[in-house]
Amino acid sequence: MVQVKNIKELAAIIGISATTVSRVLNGKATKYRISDNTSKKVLDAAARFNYYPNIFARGLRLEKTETLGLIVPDIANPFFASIAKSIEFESRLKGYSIILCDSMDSCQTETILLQLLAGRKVEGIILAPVGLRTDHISDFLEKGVPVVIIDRYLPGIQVPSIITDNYTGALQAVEHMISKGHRKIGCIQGLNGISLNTDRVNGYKDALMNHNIRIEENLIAGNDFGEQNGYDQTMKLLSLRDRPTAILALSNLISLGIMRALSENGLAIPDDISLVAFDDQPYSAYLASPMTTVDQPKEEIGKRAVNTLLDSIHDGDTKRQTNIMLKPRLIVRNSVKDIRDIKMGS
Amino acid sequence: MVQVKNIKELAAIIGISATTVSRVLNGKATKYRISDNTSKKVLDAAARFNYYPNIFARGLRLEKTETLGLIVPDIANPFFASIAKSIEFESRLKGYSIILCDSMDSCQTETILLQLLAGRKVEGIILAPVGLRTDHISDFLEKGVPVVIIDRYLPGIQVPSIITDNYTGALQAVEHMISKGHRKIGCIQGLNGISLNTDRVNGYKDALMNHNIRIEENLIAGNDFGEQNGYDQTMKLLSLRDRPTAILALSNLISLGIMRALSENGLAIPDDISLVAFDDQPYSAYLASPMTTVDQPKEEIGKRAVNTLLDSIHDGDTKRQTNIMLKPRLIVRNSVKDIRDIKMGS
DNA sequence: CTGTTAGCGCCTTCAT
DNA sequence: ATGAAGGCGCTAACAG
Repeated sequence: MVQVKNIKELAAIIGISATTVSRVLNGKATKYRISDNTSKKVLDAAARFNYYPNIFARGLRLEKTETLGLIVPDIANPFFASIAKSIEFESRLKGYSIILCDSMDSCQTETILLQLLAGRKVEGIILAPVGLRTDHISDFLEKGVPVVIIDRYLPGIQVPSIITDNYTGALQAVEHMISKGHRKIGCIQGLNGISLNTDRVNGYKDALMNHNIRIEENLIAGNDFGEQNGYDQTMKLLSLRDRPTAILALSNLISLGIMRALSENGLAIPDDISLVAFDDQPYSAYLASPMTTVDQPKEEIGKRAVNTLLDSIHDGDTKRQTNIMLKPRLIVRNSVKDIRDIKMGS
Repeated sequence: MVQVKNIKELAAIIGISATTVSRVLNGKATKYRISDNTSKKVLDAAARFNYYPNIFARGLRLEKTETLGLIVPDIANPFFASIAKSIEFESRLKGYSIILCDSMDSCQTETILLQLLAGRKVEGIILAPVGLRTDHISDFLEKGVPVVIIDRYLPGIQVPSIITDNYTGALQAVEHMISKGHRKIGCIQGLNGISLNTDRVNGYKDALMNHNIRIEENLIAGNDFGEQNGYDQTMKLLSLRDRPTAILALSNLISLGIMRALSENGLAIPDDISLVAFDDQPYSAYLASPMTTVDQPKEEIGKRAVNTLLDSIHDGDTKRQTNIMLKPRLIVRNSVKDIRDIKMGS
């Protein structure tokens, strides 16, 4: 395979200047009124000699890298993996590549990664943030690198975000449980204090309130999106003298922990206890009993994130505040038991 | 936050030449016998003024980009997502970033992606290949960009690969089923003709042969690693007058399809039919019955892939042939029924 | 319609 | 122990 290494070489082969070659290759032939003949010769030669522009020379010159950064807390989490897939696809469509970074649920790593990506001159960053601190993010925004936040909403920070309507998702989930006769519903939550979690808890509470069910604070437990927290809190809920008949899991990892705890206690879903979890997964349908879930529009989140980011990049407006809220979808399967005709009580 | 934009600016601030600054920043202070005093001043100023070298200027000059490409068939598949996580982590440790590409199970996309990454001047590529064709890969190798293949072995191509010992994995899985009394065991396979699949099928066959069980070709079915194939082939196996008592699924997606088909037919695992699947997943333990799986050392695969690639990069030896084969692990749970004391027959 | 020139920020050779 | 100069490959400004 013949391969020419730069524009000069190519130009020499055709016998014209590098400038003209550059112009044709950048689609500026008409603008500079280059003859069709010359144009054609350039295009042919470029194809024949496998010419590809050196991206570094171009990046240096134009300060455009056609690269985006993506930071997620855990790429092995299918939720983020699906979003990453969508982001990669949409970016490629638009001529961008993505540098993938995994912050490993560490705020410190996240900070380093942000710097690293800026150093690599990405044109923008899509960030699924971790933890409670946000000052490193607002600091970073000062640099002028456009950022789009996904999965979360960062109050008080001027930055676009793409989120799911978590409030409505939780509301619908709990409404569903209530409609099946449940009144004592536990809620195992993730990291307290972040919008994602707060919104879901509020949805949970409002659903109860809408049906005049008293909110019991000891039924709202936990402080981490991980599996272990799901396990621990379930154990705690089960030890209550007046057990909940249903549990809302605020993440899919939490639901895994719940299932582990339940199974260790010889309890079956939905016969002994009902469950609805956030984040649908490919396997959700194949569990002991197919799980009712709150599905987030992962593909749409990725697509919107890329397009919003590209918009900020092209506007040069780093601080625009577009918040896009996407609708979740309650997928009803078989993890909530209908207990309407059963006497209440333990 | 003060930020200096290039080496020249920084040099001007200190009042020395850019050359000296560059030397200090590249750790060549001793080599050029630069005074400790000057060295210190440079380091301090660089930190104070947040100097980061422009990666494009450096890439242009050094032809080193500290970037690796990763191409996977489907990043939303937890198997590849886990490997990606490991690759990202290991790369970062070594000072490399990774550009993530999803070939969407398309050989054509894979070819394009290979070109794209070469155009982006990645120093090397980790590729989980798709499909049966390999000529685009051998063509690509001519370019001199180091490549490491994961998940598969490409016979006849001079390229390092990191794979799991699929033969042994399948062998152990089937030995396990046989030890529980199964003799009529179906095997739903993925894409025929690729090493990954062939090795697993051979392991399956040899396990049967070791126990003098006749190999029935109609029990070995399918030609795709996807969920639908798992479903279709299960339907076919179930329609056999002499049904298998157990099935080996050659991918986790296939096992999802199997579960769907089984559930539609009102069949339970392991009571009505037993199942072992390749690729352990976080949820495997929480299924209707916890699934026995053949787990691949995903973290190790990623780590080895990065280090092998880095070795080829530093050697400048594109065509070395290191094939690393890692041991799988059979995780025994509860999806294989013990039928030893039961009369054989349908 | 096409070419010449200069410079993006960096590192290395050569010079001192 | 430090600097000056040149060039990596590209494109935009300027010049015809």
